[in-house]
Amino acid sequence: MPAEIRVRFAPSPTGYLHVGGARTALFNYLFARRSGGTFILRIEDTDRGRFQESALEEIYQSLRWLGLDWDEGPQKGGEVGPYIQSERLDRYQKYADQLIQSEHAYRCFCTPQRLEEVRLKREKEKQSTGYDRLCRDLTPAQIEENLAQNKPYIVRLKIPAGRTVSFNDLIRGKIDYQSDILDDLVLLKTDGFPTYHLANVVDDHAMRISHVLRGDEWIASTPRHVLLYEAFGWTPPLFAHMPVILDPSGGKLSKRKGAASVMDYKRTGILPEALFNFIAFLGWSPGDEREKMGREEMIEAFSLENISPKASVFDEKKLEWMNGLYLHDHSAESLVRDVFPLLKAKGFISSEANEHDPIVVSAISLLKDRSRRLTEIVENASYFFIDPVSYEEKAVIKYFAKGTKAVFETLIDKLDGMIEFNQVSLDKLYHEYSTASGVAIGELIHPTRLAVSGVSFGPGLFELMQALGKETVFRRIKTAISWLEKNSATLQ
RNA sequence: GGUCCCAUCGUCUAGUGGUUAGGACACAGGAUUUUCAUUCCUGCAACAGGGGUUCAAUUCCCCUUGGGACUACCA
Repeated sequence: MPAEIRVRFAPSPTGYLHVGGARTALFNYLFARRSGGTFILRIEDTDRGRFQESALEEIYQSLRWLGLDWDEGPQKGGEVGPYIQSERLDRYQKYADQLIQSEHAYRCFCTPQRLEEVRLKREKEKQSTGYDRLCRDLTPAQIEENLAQNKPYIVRLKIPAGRTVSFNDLIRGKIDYQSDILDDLVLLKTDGFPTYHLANVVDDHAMRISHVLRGDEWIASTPRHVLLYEAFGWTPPLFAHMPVILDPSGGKLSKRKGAASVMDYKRTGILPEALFNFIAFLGWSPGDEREKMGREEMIEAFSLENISPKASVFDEKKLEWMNGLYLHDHSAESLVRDVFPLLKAKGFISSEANEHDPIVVSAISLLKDRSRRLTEIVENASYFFIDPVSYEEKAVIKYFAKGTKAVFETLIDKLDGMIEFNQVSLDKLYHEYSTASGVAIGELIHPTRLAVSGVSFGPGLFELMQALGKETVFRRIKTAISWLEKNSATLQ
């Protein structure tokens, strides 16, 4: 184990941060925190064609939302910066030159057209594809001539022949590649920008990265990286490749099939600590039977050895279950900030209303324990703010009968006589009325709920009535009375 | 096509050379509850197949099958 643990998450700002990337970041974070190491964020924006400013913003936002704060990186600084590769271009150029000098790399003047032809020809001949190394043996004179003509060129690494290149993947064990099937990878592009491979190796070395924890799509590139380290005379870091996260049909997670980005989950009412917990358990487990684990507990328990090499499927049902657990832990007050804007967007709340309106807290507090997402709270919250405009059809059949009107009229009288309109006294009143009249308590409660909320399910009736207040309850029961009058013919 | 990776309930996973293969989600049933939800109980359900090695393999090895990644002047 290297003396100093330094890891990095190195996303490319070409799109939103998806959950796979988030989990890689998370494992880097946990590993760093567990070992007292340093977690670095580095932006790999060497593909200026696919760069998106908004993607960069979203990456920062997603990481922050999940609480994956980096120790060194953009917006934070650090002694081995800058941490954005486009701000480090001169270095890559310099190192490429160094490799040409030491004859570990060479200039390739082949045109994209020729490369394409080579590829097609090799494919047809069922050979392994790859560059045919035409420019590898150019004489100094030929190179001079091409340079003099200002021919565009790229820089390629000379892959040595007949070598077995191996590296030890921390979660898969030893992996071997024969160097003969590796092609001479591009280090520097025509535009002077480095490829991922060069920039990555140069920066990991410059930033003294001890462990590279990245997605397993990089496994096949790793032997080339090892050779690159060798060409520079550097010791490679330790590697660990994370398995992919799949959607339930076994394919890649995508926006089309549902949520894929971290922000999608935020938008659909998932709590950051729930996503954090859930994602960590995709490919990792503490080795015992714990499922719900907070950040600190997870840091305590984390180890690379417990990461499975197997791809896992993202099960949203389980995420929702877990989110429900975290929702339960939260106080209503702590959820107001996130829920209030959603209530406003639904039109339940007028624009001048403020977050501290007690009905908002009441609604959240009564709904959160029966919801799995913040959005579910909001979907069921309408009657806290707006009188029901209709009654749930099935519930009408079940709970509104010919005699209901009379019951409501009596109730109204009794309610009116109440000194304190709260949960306890309401409970008492209903039970006393039930006993006195011989009407089953359910025959009182269910119709009242329907009158007051418009639906047959929800929080306990008396807490709901207290939250709504006497005035609103009265108004709604009266509305129900006239509705019953009007529709008496259809009632059983 | 080539190279590499992977394989325990539908899903996330624990686990061991000898276990009734454990837990969780989901699903089904039941109990509690004024409804819904929660909670509790019960049930359903897995070692991909074939060869080895071994007294004994789900576990170790090989093959097959299936899935995936890479095979760009993208990362």
